[in-house]
Amino acid sequence: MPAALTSKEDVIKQLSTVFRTHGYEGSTLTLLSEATGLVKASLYHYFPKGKQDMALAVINQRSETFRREVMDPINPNLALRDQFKCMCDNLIHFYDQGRVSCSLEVFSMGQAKLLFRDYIAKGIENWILRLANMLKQGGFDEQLARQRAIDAIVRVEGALVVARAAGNQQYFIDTLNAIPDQLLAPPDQASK
Amino acid sequence: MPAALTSKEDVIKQLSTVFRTHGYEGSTLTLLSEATGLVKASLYHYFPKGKQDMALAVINQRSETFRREVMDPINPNLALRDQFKCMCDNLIHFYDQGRVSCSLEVFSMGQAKLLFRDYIAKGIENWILRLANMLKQGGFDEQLARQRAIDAIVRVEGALVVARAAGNQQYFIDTLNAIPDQLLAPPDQASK
DNA sequence: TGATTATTACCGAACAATCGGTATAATGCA
DNA sequence: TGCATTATACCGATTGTTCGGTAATAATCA
Repeated sequence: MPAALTSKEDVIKQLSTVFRTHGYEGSTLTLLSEATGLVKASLYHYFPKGKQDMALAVINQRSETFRREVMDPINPNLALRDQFKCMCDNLIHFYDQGRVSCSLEVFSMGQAKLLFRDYIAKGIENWILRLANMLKQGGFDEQLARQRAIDAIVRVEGALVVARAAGNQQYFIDTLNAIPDQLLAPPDQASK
Repeated sequence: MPAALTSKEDVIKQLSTVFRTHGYEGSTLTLLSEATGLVKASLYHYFPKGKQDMALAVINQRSETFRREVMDPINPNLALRDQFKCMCDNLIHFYDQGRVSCSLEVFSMGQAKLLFRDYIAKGIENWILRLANMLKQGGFDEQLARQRAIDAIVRVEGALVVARAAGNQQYFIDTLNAIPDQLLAPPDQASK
């Protein structure tokens, strides 16, 4: 067989950028074709079910990249604060300094929501669980750990939206740099 | 003329729901027509430039509704915490308990971003300024006020995304209920 | 080794359906 | 009547998708 001009992994990465920039419905095959350098028929060779398959491939690749480039490199022997610092640095890179949106955001809208609901929900819940686990390991009780984990992820997703809407990536970077301290703030004594 | 079955304001409200659920590109004229009960020709009678006009009307109506139903009802004589509590309650209603997304999120993606960039950016910055102003009024210094305002808005937008992605509105409601205390937390002494 | 056969990567052209948008005549109220 | 509204029919362009086919490599076998 002829050697592939671009690895499938790279093709998916380019698709990912288009989907995360234009959304599922906004990503036309023309756009996807231009981004990959593959003509429409060629895309159907790699993704027989078309757009739906492409989106699914993106979801899976993002999930794997998230694990490999964001969570796995965290050294569990470091102080917890340094672990969180590492995660946030990795996240800033994972989201291209806030230039491109999160696939979990993009694929939970419109038609895509119907198609990929389960994958997206699992992706979010998994992230929450992993982060909450780090906090529990650090001595936080179960409930507070989960609460803080959700809060941090809410911030990440919100920072992406605000940065994009305001047209200023600094909102994203500043928000992420503040996350480690917020995760580790002493529990509120006077919590009503 | 035949009495309008629905006021223009109501029509825009229905358009708003479609756009915020399906995104700009995902909102086809068929969908918009079904939601309003108006046939395409009628939509073009009210919105001569078509989809673009409809989206702009939605942006303006949301901005006005935000002012009228979220910010204006806040009684400036109340304690600051109660003012924030009021704002968050209003926000929960403004976003239908987290069922529908924020127009600032939706219209900052894909093709819509090119069309409405300025309106969206202004919308976000305006919100930040108004909230920061409330905090300054409450004795926070300029920089911290702005920082906290951004943080709160990041949370609101993030909570909408996470709730939608996880398919659980409770994430939105819980996050919003936690905002007043976070806005008013004592400044971090040991901030490096 | 060299010829043959699969297997695979990729593409041109066309498909029906739907897209956003328009023209025009009919409708119904003032 | 005059005018705002809607119904119907239609437009060209683009949508996602399919099919038939080409060319290059790998595997097989003589």
